[in-house]
Amino acid sequence: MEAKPTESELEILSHLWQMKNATVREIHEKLAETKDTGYTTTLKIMQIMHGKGLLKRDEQNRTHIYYPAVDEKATQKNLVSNFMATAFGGSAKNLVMQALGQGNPSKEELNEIRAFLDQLENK
Amino acid sequence: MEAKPTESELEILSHLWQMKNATVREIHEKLAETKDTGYTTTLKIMQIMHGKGLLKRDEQNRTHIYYPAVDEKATQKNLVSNFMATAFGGSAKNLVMQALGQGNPSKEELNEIRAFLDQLENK
DNA sequence: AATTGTTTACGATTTTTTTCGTATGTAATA
DNA sequence: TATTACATACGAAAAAAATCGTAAACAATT
Repeated sequence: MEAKPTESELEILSHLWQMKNATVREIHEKLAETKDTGYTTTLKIMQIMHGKGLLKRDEQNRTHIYYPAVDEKATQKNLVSNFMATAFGGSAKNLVMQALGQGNPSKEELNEIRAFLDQLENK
Repeated sequence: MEAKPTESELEILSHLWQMKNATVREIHEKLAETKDTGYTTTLKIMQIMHGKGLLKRDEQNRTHIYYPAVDEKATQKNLVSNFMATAFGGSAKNLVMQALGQGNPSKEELNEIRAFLDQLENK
């Protein structure tokens, strides 16, 4: 139940959550857009993640296919909770306002957040 | 301008932002509430932070007094931006909702956030 | 004055994370 | 078939972060 991925692992997880599943090469190519490390480095990290139970994989074919093994929301929840505590002294408000101030949320998203606020209040 | 504190450094910074200034011992006692490491470990980290320019200190007296040397908001901004990108695929909305869901924001805070949302929309 | 306690400095070790090189096997191609 | 390309496995090195032990200086206490 303890899902505490490292920075690099998180990057990979986040791509996998989005892509549902992928090969090492596919992930590596995504990573290559922003960083510059070798293919075996990506491979190694994914193997470690598999060992830790962060990823599952299908070994049927020579080229393995990887899947996230931890739930996106649950993992994010842990991360946010930790992040909020250490970087924002536990204040959700401050974290939220910082995030809103720079993520460029659309009108629709702002409305979704409003709805969420209302819902939070009525409970 | 690159303020990228490590996890431990962040914990210390966050206390210092809150306390304005403190001695190593004072910080160490705060940390002791949640973790269990020796005094010299705290000292060492703070010395490193001073070396990196993350902290300032007054060496007038034998017991040094430390201050944050990086701005709270600016640092948080960097952190959030990085965190949002790696853990939430860049979605402010998702991060915000996760944070709200578990942060227990008070009615007043919720209203502040609403005001902030309105303000965001009108610009 | 001697002992005890607190502080900084600093080197060294340990632990964690990231990175890469090389071996080996399999598939594709010339 | 021989060569080239791509995949995994795995050990090991490098880099980064965290931890601690000890020495030296000074303050406080007995």
